[in-house]
Amino acid sequence: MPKPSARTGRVTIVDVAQHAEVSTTAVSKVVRNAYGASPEMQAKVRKAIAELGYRPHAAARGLRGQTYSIGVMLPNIRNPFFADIIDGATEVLEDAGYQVLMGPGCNGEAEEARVTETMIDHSMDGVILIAPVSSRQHLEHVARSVPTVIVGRHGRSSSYDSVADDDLSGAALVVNHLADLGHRRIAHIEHLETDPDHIVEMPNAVRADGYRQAMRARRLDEHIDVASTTYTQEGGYLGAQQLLARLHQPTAIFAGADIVAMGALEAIAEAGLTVPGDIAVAGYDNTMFAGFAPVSLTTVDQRGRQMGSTAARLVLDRIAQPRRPASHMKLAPTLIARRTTAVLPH
Amino acid sequence: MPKPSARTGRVTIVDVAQHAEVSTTAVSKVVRNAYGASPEMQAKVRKAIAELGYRPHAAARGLRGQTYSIGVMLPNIRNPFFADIIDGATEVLEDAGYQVLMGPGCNGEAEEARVTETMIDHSMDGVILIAPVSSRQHLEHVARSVPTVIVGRHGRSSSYDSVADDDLSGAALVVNHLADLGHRRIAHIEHLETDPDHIVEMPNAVRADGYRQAMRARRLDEHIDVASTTYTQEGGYLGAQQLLARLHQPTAIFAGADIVAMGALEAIAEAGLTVPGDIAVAGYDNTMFAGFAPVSLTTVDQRGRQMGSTAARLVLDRIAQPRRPASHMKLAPTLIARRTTAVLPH
DNA sequence: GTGAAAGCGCTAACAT
DNA sequence: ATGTTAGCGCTTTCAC
Repeated sequence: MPKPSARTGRVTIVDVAQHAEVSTTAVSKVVRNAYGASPEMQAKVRKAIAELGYRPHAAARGLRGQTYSIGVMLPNIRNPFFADIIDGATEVLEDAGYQVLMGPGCNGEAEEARVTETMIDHSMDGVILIAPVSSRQHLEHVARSVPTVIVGRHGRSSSYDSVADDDLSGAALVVNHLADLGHRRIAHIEHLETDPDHIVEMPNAVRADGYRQAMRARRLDEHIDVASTTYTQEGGYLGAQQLLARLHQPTAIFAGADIVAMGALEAIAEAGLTVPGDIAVAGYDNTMFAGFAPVSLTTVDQRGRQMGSTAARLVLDRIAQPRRPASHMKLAPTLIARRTTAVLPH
Repeated sequence: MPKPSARTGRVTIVDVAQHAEVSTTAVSKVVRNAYGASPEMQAKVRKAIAELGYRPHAAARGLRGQTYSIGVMLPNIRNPFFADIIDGATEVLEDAGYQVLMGPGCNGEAEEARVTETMIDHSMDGVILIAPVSSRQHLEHVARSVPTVIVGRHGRSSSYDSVADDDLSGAALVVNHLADLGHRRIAHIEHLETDPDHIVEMPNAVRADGYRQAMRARRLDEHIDVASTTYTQEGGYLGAQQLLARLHQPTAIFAGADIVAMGALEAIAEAGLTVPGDIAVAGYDNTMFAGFAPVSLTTVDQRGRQMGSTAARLVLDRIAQPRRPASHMKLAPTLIARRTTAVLPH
């Protein structure tokens, strides 16, 4: 007959200890698989835990030791690419016995700061920050309080680990694909970046750079043509409008993200042009909707799942060895060719 | 010169108290805006807090009082409709001084249980569960431990509040829209449901029911035609294949969710039919991609933002008054007519 | 290998 | 209005 502590109704370590007729220390050790508990002890305690339905209270744990939970921050719930990262990370973390909690989508440094602080306040054992826009300074501040992994950003720091897509190669994949199809006037829609840190570190900036490099490598220097807007549907719409108004209209548009490509397709349709007959379009991210039949968008796959699982392993690693040197992973993307860049049967 | 407590490096309430030369109780009261602190006291304490950069430790708070944080569980990060709910909820909660943490997307009762337990273990002051599939029993168990609001499910319970879309009307909006366009053979793709609780409570079941009722109301009883699959892209694909193989092919398909409609469009394209010329298609949820130019899917908008903000207000309400009677809100959906059901210029 | 006791940061109950 | 104290549930010394 379970007799949980009166106040909250929650079964505590004390209840388990009494039920199993051992000390609370013993219970704590068994729960944590710590050294110093004989097999009989383990059996007794586990039996009591099962009978009472005991669960460790994460908040209480956080006051002394670990909470066995990891916080994941993501910039935008709407981008399904991030969901892949989450899936990959969650799988590894839960298998390792960690709980996962996510911050609500946030855009802007202020919101990111709030979310990271929330995670620290909840005594998370580690945090995974996906595509953060905060300053390096803030990221390093976070990394000083808690093991931190940054996903999808190129800056390297000795205080945190990172996992990023090789956006430079990814952009080249697109340019080469389009050039191989015979396109020469290949334009790009980029997310305008002014912050000097971001120009070096953010994926969008690296993609734009990769576009330029690849164009030059294909001797298409003179056809380099970039519209600077934002990585949003509207940004794609406006960017494509700009490009279509050029004296020499491009025959292909490389949008820096799938969502940008969706806006571009809208502008192209409004202009009465067909895809890929009049103009080819490619995106980046291989988001879910890129594969939908009416969309069928050529894009670049970043292996989000793998990015997530890698990030999870890195954060667990660093929890185990807080002072090991930082490691920075770069994952190779692949091209997914679909109808928006197909050679049309004429 | 701040002198944070040695061990963790974190500024604690004790540091603030010493710096301001008051008791820790005083600091606690000021932080919580509790009764019993003179204006001068408040000023002194706030000054010290600002100077030291103090932040309350949520985990420690959880051991005694409130953590000022709310957990939000959502079934699937990929469905952008849920993002609207989150936005609505987060805005209200953060304005009220609450932190928001979300569980990672989960499908299935086991994962939902894990997420809800995690939230309880972290001493969340309340939880918002979006479209849970767990048994009533589990939901009531959760509601017994923590103030709970269920979003997007029709069952009413005295132990938790709820906010739901009026799926019955939503389905009728679609059927009437299609019937008004002249369609008679309007078929439906539903998510097969066998659990008796779910048949009454889940939105998909209510939509299927609404479809049948609306068809009867329009005297189209004999044209009622349902394919039972799942609410996934693949389910839509298979469902549409079934429907297209009928002796009397439908002229319109009402898919129970936008993602289902995407699968249906794929099957229709493969069959060499055009939309809306040969067959009209409508979805439900007004997800982001429904509005994309190449998709342009007619659908039903559930006012996700409003659902979220309502849920947030309900949970705050219940935290303030734990024993007030449960309230159950139902929000009216609206039809968004787009190209997939348009009357074609012939 | 085992347990007693201190204490993490905070709040509630109880003085004053 | 203010301060003192006990204790939330757990982990971590440090005895034995």
